[in-house]
Amino acid sequence: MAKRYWLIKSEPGVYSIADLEQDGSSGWEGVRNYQARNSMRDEMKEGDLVLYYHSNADPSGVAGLAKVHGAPVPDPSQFDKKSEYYDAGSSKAEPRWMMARFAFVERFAHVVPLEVLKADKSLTGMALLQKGQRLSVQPVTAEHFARVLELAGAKTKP
DNA sequence: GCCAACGTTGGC
DNA sequence: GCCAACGTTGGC
Repeated sequence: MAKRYWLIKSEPGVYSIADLEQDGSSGWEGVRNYQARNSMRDEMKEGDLVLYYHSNADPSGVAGLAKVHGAPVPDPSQFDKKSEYYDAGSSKAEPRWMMARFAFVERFAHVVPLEVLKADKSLTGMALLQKGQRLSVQPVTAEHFARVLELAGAKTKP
């Protein structure tokens, strides 16, 4: 099976690449989109590399790299009545929301802004760049992934 | 802050 | 199953 690549979005005001660097690893709580959940639950494998995208940022763009850390686990916030992500329709026996966990890999020296990604011809077709797409967890092709690392001057190799 | 685009919900 | 209403995402 070929190695897979991903992109995850986070608002830096909520949880930035610097926060992940400080924490070392983190569970990706609060995703309530089925497509994103399915990617995390069924397709992400330990060690897969993940572009870390800052949304609603100045500038928005790819800020660093993470990797999938261990197997998916139930998102604890779905059982927490005080959480905004509480889901009364989920049970511990059959959790509805599974989350991936991510470990810090690298923080880029400079964010690669969305504008730069859009202007790069070799990134044509990348899901992130499609109009209106909002998916917070999405697959990235090996070619696009390698190109983003190149634009970032990343230390990590794909 | 605005608003286009999207996913989800619920009435029918 | 259709689709209007609503809430959210996220660029600008």
